[in-house]
Amino acid sequence: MIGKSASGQSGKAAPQTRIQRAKREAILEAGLTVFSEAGFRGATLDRIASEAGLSKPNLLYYYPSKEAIYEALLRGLLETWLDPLQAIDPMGEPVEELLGYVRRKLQMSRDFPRQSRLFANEIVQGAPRIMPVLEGELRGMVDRLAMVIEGWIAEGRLAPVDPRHLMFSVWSLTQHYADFDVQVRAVLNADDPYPGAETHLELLFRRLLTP
Amino acid sequence: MIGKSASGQSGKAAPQTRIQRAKREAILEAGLTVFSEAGFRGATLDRIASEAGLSKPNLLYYYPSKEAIYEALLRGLLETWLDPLQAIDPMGEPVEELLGYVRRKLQMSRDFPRQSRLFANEIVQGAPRIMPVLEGELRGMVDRLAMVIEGWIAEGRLAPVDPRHLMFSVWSLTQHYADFDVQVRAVLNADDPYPGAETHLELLFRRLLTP
DNA sequence: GTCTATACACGGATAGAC
DNA sequence: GTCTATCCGTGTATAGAC
Repeated sequence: MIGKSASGQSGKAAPQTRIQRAKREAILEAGLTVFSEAGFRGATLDRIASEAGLSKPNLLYYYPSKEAIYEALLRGLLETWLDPLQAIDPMGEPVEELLGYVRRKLQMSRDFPRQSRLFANEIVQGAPRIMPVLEGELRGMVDRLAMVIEGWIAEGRLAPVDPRHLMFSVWSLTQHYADFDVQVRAVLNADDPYPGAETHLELLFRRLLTP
Repeated sequence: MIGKSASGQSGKAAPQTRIQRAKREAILEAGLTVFSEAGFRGATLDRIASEAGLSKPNLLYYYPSKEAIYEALLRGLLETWLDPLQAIDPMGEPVEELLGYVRRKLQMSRDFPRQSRLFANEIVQGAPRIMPVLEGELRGMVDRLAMVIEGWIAEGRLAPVDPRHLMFSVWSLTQHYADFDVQVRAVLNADDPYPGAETHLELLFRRLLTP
């Protein structure tokens, strides 16, 4: 299970030299690549090890199991992932605050597509490991934001929308460009879909949200 | 590879009794369930066989390999999947035609969530088997539709939008409710997200598309 | 056509030398 | 800490009896 302890370091608080930290980092980096491409079951320790430049047993010296690497990745993911949501300012101008959120989220798809796909893989397959976080932290954050949005609507500073479905729209539209990347590129027959995407999403949300 | 031959029956044109058809059908049905939940590698013949009420060797009598079942499913998927796109009428009223497409697509997410997730799994992991279809048929259909949409915009019957990114928006918004189902339910803490989704998407696209 | 038994490869994890 | 060798479970696929 995920999200129970704050530090991901197994509690032992071992001294941790720089070189150890570096190798653990390399493993997570490799794991991110492999897990995001193949999903949990599709990934192999062989590939992760070779990608990280380590032998398989050596990799298992740093992380005790495949599961452990995967869970460490999910844990790390959640912080950066939920961050942009926190950055929405209830005191700001509603439409601009939400558009800023959309922009940050789209940028994350461009800059961290592997993280997005890792998350997508986990959810599509039923979120076997990350479900508690969805029902706990995520729902809590969305509930809080929903109240803010409803306040904005009541004040007439935002067009009336269902706040939670609005969130789903932001997530799906932005993450689509990372998760369905190959399809997007195949259809567009172009290299970088993001300039077009940014313009399109700005237009879409401005039209939806402007009172 | 997918989409080369029209019939999925391996060319032998064997007589095919009703009972054989029924078993092949049961296998595909079971395969859809298992592959959509676990992805290609995560699925096992054991689970598919037991789900279909067959022994494993018996299953392999009807389909020669795991790959064969998977490819048969992808092939079958594409027809129903691209169908709603074909149903858009260039002679109809633009906003209503596109809203109809959105509605049909959302209904497919509700009625065939396993198909949606099967497709999502395939694409997220780089579309190793279905890429040719994306670059061929899908791109072709989107290109044709894009011209229709551009015509509508030129006539002032539709607000100016990038036609291809509009398609991405329809796909991501509607399929999100099938693919990220567990997340949607976790956040909403409710059972059936679809009534809310339909209202929301109708509002969203009407606002976006009305000139 | 359908079963039991089994071959065989792959992958996660461990043992133990260095 | 890092390696080589290896164990062993799981999973695809086949052999061969019925």
